[in-house]
Amino acid sequence: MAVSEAQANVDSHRDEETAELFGITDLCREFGITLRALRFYEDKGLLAPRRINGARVYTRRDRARLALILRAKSIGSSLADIKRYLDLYGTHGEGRALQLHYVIERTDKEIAELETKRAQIDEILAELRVINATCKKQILKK
Amino acid sequence: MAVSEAQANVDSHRDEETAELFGITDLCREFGITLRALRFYEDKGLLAPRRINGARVYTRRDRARLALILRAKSIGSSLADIKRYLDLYGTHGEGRALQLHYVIERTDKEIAELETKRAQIDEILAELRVINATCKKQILKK
DNA sequence: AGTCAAGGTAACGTTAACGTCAACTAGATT
DNA sequence: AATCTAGTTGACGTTAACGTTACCTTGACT
Repeated sequence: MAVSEAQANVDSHRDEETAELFGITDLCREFGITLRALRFYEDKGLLAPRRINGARVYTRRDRARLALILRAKSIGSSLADIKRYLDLYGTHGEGRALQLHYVIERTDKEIAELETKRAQIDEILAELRVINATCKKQILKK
Repeated sequence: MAVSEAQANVDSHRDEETAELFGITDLCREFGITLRALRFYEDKGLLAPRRINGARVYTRRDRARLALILRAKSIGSSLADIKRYLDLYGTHGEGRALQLHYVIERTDKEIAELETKRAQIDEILAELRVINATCKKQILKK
């Protein structure tokens, strides 16, 4: 085996090991948020990345959680709400019977809330579209 | 004409005059917000009720605006965003040609943003429904 | 005339979600 | 060894959106 081949093997091995791990700056760049924000989410218990030498190391799952957090934020959920939602998410699967009922109850509520939110958006959308259409007609008239 | 009839006429007359007007406490009760909040919205230029003897008097239109404000708030819009949106709404109809194009541009953007927000909600809803369904199946298994 | 509820302004307090700054540290580089 | 680079933890500052308190005014009722 040539030296270059061996080196290639080592490289791909390292890739496989690290491909699923991210540094804090990686995630921040990817999602367009600041370091401070990510650490803040951790303080609030929304994320708990592993530490290596004190430094935060995020897995693919952490990354997915972050995506969830940002999505929820963008639709107006508070960090506190998001935490409750994520706690729910974590409980899922490892829960006992009592917890199952609790999870169902909570998800039912969250689903209901989100559905009304969706409805609100639809109403506002309808109004905006009317304004938009009326303006366009005004212009065509001339 | 009997006295009672005359009185009834006076009453109905007053009703017609005032039925469309609301005091600050009326609106606050109806929408479940505080006096402070309503005055705050006014400070921010979101509302501009008439004053009678210094006291705020809201018309049906003011009431509708308030409804819009609260709806927009519930889906995560900031008061600043809402103001821009309402300014848009006010311009509608009384605008010049240049303003028409501006309004169309703005509404297009707002519509696009709301549509992505809606999509976000749908995604989260889907995930929650999966969790919910899985839990219910778990319970049925036993 | 007295009181009382509803309304007003003014000013300070509070919570959420970060921004900013300072001071430190573990590795990599020169 | 010295410096540079990412990363760390506090601690304090900031903005938005009100809450709270204090203190005055006014119209309505007894």
